[in-house]
Parts: sequence; structure tokens; C-alpha cells
Amino acid sequence: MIKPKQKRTLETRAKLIAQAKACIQEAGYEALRVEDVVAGAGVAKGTFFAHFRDKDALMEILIGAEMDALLDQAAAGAGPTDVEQIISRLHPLHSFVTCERYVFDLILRYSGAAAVAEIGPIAMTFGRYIELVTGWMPLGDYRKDVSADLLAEGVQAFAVQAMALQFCALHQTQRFDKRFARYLKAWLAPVS
Amino acid sequence: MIKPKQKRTLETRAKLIAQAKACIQEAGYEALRVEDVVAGAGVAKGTFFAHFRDKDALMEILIGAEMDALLDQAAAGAGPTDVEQIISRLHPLHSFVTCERYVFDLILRYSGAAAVAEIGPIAMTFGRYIELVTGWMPLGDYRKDVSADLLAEGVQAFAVQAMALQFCALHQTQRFDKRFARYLKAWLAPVS
DNA sequence: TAGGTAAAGTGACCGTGGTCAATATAAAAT
DNA sequence: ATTTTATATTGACCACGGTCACTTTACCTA
Repeated sequence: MIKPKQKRTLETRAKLIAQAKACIQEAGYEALRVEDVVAGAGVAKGTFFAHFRDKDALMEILIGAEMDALLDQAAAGAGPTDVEQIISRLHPLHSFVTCERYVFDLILRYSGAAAVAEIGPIAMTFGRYIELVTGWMPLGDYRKDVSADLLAEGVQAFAVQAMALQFCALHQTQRFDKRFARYLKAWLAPVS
Repeated sequence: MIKPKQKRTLETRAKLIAQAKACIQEAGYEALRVEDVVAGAGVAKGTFFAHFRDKDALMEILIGAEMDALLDQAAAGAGPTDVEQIISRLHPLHSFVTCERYVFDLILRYSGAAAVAEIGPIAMTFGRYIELVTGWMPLGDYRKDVSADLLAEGVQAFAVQAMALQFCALHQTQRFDKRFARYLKAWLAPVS
């Protein structure tokens, strides 16, 4: 997949991705079937797996691209200067991550790379997330006794926790943003 | 599954669970095949699904039981009074949760219940974890500006984050316990 | 003890992700 | 133009989780 030489290869790959997007548009991520994608793209099943290691690899590409775009959006303009602003800036991204249970689970599963050579699109976005939030840390009145990087890791950990509880009926009395705000206010509060 | 009446039912269920444990003992959780379990238990495949909604439901029972036993162990005796003690007390549990990538992913997937009626064994253990840690909060010199319950939720969030990074080659320079300690020291530090 | 009925068990079958030896096509060499 | 070689494509096939109409068994009642 690193350097496809033939034009045909690129065309086939584009057809597969376009058809996958169309399927998802119609019925969501979880409902995606490899057989539908290849049928719609007019290629054989084996071709799919010549282009993508497995179904999840395609999902990673599609979901990773979406997350990347949302990260770009979050990174645009001047950084947020307080907790509320951080939360609303990240809202579109968190909203996408929790759009489907299936999507959330898949993202978590691929959020870490098993090896340096295996850093996939989703693992990349988790790195970007940390970088982005780290850059925001000097902009507000947050605690200074720990590094910006550690603070950012905590923000990510709390975001994941709040999103996970979003899917949990037992805890849905609190909306995601409200719970996340409670976490961040406690985590980022300046040590007086 | 709520009140099995016939003795036969209980026997079959016991055979299935025993065989599943044997399979896992031999090759780990991920390698478990329903076909092997039913073959070993001497029943038909359909019988398996009459006893368990799906394969994951059996996994939940087995993994949940293991986690419950480890929580009992962590809860025994006087509570830990500092971060290092908290970490070593939870070590056996965290160690089991990360014993296999497959196990970790499954636990995360079932850590929240979609509905009150669906609280499974694993979702229960996440509740117990919070309760346990909440009870430990008054025992040490931790911050008092947020509730013990919120602190416990944070401990859980950081534990999950540290475990997730455990599977990530990029971050394996730090061992789980060390990373978790870094998180907890920052999270639980008393506001001076 | 026989007959009836509800519960438990069966296994052929299906859906879907994934494989691979064979084939077709494009690019390079002659 | 023809042959050779590398690359892309094919589709029959497999593995494995899960289903369901049917059969068997256990228990209850007369």
C-alpha cells in the first residue's frame, strides 16, 4: 500500500473507498459489509483484501480521516483559554467518536499502536490530540505543578472515561459535556 | 437463565463452563472457540446458545468472576494509605485486565451497561472498583477539594489510560505501575 | 403407569470475514 | 511485435459465530 505503481490500483482503491463511504452514509459504520462494498465497487472479494489488511483497516482509514479533519478544525484559530472553551472546541470530535458504539469501541481498540511500524491513522490522532491539548495548557489558568504533557494525557483519559459513561444507561443522568467539565475542573484546577 | 429448574440444565451449564475454563487454561481467552467448548462438553452447538446469549456472554461470566475474586482480594484487610499502596493493592487486578489484549478490549466493551436490566458481571466490577477506591480516599493525605467519589472515578480513568498505553509499543518505555503512579500522584495530590 | 406438556437439546444451515492457488493484465526486456 | 516478469484480480473455499424447526427428555397429573 506504500507506493502503488499502477494507475489501475489507485482506481480500484478509490472505488472501494468511495463505495464504503456510500454504504456508511446509508446505514452507518456498524452495518458496513465487505460484500456490499465489493459488489458496489464491481470487484471481487479478494481484491478488497489485497488493498486492506482486513475490514478494520478500512475502518481505520475512514474513521481516522474523519477524526483528522475534526482535529484540524479544533486546532484552527486561537487556542481555548478555559475549561469551557476546551470542551466546546473538542465537542465535534468527541461527538463523532461517540456517534456509534461500534465506532467508539473500534477507536479505542486502535488508539494504541502495537509497534512503531504499525502506527495507524487512529493511533496518530491520539498523538495529535495530546499535542493539541498540550499546546493549550499555557493559555489558561491551570495548575503549573505538573507538565503540560501530563495534563494533556489526563484530559484524554477523562475524555475517554466520560465518553464510555455516555454509553452507559446507569450514568446517563449526566450529559457528556457536563461530566467532562466536572472532571477537567478538578484535574486542571490551579493548586492554590 | 434466572431460575433453571431441571437438574440437567445445571449440569450442562456446569459442563460448558468447566470445558471453557479448560480451553482457556490451555490456549488463553482469545483462542477460545465455541465449537471446541461444545465438543469437549459433549453437547450440540445450539445448546451453548441456549445457555449463553453469545460467546461474549460466557466470556463476561468467566472474566467477571476472575475480576470479582481479585477485587475481593484487593478489598481484604485495612485499606491502603498512600498512592504506592493503592497501586500495589490493585496490581493483581490490573495485571489480569491486561493479561491479553483481547481480554482488555472485551472488558472495556462491557464496562458500561446499556440498560439497568443489562448490568453484566463486568459492569458490576467497574462499580465495585469505584466503591472500593472511594472507601480508600479518607485513609490517605489526598486532596479534599473534590468528593471521594470523583477522585475514585479519576483513579479508574487513569488506570484505564495507563493500561491502554501498556499495549502501545510507543509508550512502553514506562512500565504500567510507574505511569499509573505518575498519574495518581498528580491527581490525588493535596491542594496545599 | 400412561399420557400430556413444557423445557432442553440437536444439528443442518446461514452470514460474513478472510485465504489462496490460479488467472489476467500491465510494464519491462528482447 | 513478442516474450518475460511483476503486479493486480479473481472466486471457490474455509473458519467460526450464531439460528431455528424439529426431536428428545424430564416432570406433572389423572
